[in-house]
Amino acid sequence: MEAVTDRRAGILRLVVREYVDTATPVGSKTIREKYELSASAATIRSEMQALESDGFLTHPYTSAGRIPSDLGYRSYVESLMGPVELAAEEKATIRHQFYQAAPELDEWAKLTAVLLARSLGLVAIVTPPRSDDLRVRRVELVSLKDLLALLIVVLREARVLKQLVPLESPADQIQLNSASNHLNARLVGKNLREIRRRSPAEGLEGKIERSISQLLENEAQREMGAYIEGLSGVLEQPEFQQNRDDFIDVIRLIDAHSVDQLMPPTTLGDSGVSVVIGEEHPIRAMQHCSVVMTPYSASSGISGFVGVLGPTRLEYGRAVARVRYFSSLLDELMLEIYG
Amino acid sequence: MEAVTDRRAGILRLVVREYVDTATPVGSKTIREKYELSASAATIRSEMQALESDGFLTHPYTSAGRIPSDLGYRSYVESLMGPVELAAEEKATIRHQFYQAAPELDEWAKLTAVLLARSLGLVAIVTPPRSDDLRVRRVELVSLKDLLALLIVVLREARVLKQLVPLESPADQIQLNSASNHLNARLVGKNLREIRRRSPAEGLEGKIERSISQLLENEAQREMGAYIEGLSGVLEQPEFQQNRDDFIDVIRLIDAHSVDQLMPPTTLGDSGVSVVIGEEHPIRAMQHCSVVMTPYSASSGISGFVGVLGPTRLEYGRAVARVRYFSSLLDELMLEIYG
DNA sequence: CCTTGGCACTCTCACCAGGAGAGTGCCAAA
DNA sequence: TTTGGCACTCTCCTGGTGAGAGTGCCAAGG
Repeated sequence: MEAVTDRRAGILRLVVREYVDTATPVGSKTIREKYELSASAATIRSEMQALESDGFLTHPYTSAGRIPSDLGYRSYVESLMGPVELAAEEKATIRHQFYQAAPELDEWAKLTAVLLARSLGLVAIVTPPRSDDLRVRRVELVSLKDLLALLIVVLREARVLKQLVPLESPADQIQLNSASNHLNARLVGKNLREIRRRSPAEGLEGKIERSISQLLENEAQREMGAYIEGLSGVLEQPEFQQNRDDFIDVIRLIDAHSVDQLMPPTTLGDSGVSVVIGEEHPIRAMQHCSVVMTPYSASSGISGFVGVLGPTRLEYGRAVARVRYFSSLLDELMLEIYG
Repeated sequence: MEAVTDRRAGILRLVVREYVDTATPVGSKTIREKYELSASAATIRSEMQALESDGFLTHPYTSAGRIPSDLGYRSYVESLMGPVELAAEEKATIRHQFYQAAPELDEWAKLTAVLLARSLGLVAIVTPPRSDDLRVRRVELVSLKDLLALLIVVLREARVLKQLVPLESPADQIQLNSASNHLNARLVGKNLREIRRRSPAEGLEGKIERSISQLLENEAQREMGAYIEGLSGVLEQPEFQQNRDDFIDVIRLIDAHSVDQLMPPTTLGDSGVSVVIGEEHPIRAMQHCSVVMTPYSASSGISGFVGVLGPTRLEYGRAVARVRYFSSLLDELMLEIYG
């Protein structure tokens, strides 16, 4: 029984690999010849039948080869794909590119998305680190015209927000500097609620303070900004070419930057990343896709995430390895900033 | 002869309108019945033949209806489509949405892209105002850790650049303030070359000054950042569905944010916007597409542009009207900032 | 000389049938 | 339990056919 189960699992593994590779339903003969199995085609067939009745494989029609079901992929990810790790050489190449890039949070997030998308041929989604609790780290004011200033607010997580502020009476840079000094003294370390609770300042500072509140509020309501790359890669997948209708809604979500629809909240798997396969996804439109994602954390309350998205037929091993490595790299870079 | 030419032009106009509307080759009978022409089908046919031999129409095959050629669209845009102007009501709606949005350059550019894409079902590309000559308006430093600062440089055009700066010796916010004061005194109004020409400062300020140079240099080399919206709309066009191969390279360009490939440098047409139709486009991959674009200028040397992109079969009238209105609106908003 | 009705012609597209091919399911024997 | 054999099923490709749409041309009429 043990041996049989092993062989059965081995066949499931091979079917997944072969199907991921070729995008064609895989038959008993193909698999036997390609992987030089000692068992005969008939044996493999009966194993496949068992795998199908257990729900791991499907049939597109009566007599085509087998295709892994979502459950089949799940089983592959959980126990069949084995440990995944990037080659040291590849890690070094990636790391090198980060040190080449401009040292800046958004830049790193963008680079992550670009490299992930390119190396996997999938859509990559990366958010810069973000906190739910928006706290002011510093306020700066830049004079643009007599009656117009640029307000810059740096948040705790080193994100930079900006907004134009029309002034009620003319103010030069000197006056703005004085105002920003006072505001920094009053507001640094505070969040929106704490700022609101204070007795309001008057005049120029009051005006600016109201703008800061507005800016924080806008930012809290805004969709999470994310770098999304690699759409063209997915458009070339045969899944998209054949079942355009199933994927057009996914493209719409990507186009609308609806990050929270694309990447569902999940628990992490053993490998440190979470994998959402097909119908496991809560959003209807996404149930032909799989998502491999993981958060990276800067420090408590400040985090972002790294993820890729593609058809359920994706290279889970390579995807998991890369997503995990990039997130650990970002963790490391964040540690230098926040640690 | 006059009358004949008028009729011929009228027929070209109708063929363009009908084809843009239906995406189906248009025949003599259809056009006659739909637009209640007094001429008979045979007459219209012979006019169409003339239009074809003059290069304004084409045949997909011997006996299908006519399709406008690039030259046909060109002629439509130049002289047949007539004056285009948005309804006052629509202008008001758009304007209202801008006043609702957060007052910020990037925000306006993004909103423009979203609204354009949505109202036309095309890909919209909008760049925030940018200058070729990067001049420092203000430098700010924010202390993140003992040995790490966030450098913020505000450019003349009110764009905000940022970069992390590792410090060689610990510095607190007080020291950073003093450094930024000195740097502002030295660098405000200068561009990269002028900063380089100065005798370099020493210590902390020197370090920051080198970072500023690097930041400006990176920024000068970087692809122009742009807001690109509405890809999903174009994917639903029949052109894309049928000739996937012709458009996959376009999607790749969009995906890579290659703005200067997508939007060729051109001269403005009479209507104040430039229209690039099919093979007029210098980039091979784009020759199945048309582009409607126009720059908006903030003040001398500072400008951005607004554009849309779609299959050659697009509603030139509506596109031109909207692109023009959005650019004038941005002009106006810019005037408040820079004027 | 332009316009028009008529008519043959061309080409696509949708539909259908038939055959090849791939792969299964089942059975009987080892 | 495994294996070879064999009938069966379903897709996909190919070719052929008919309907439909629209043209091109011509000859007659204004």
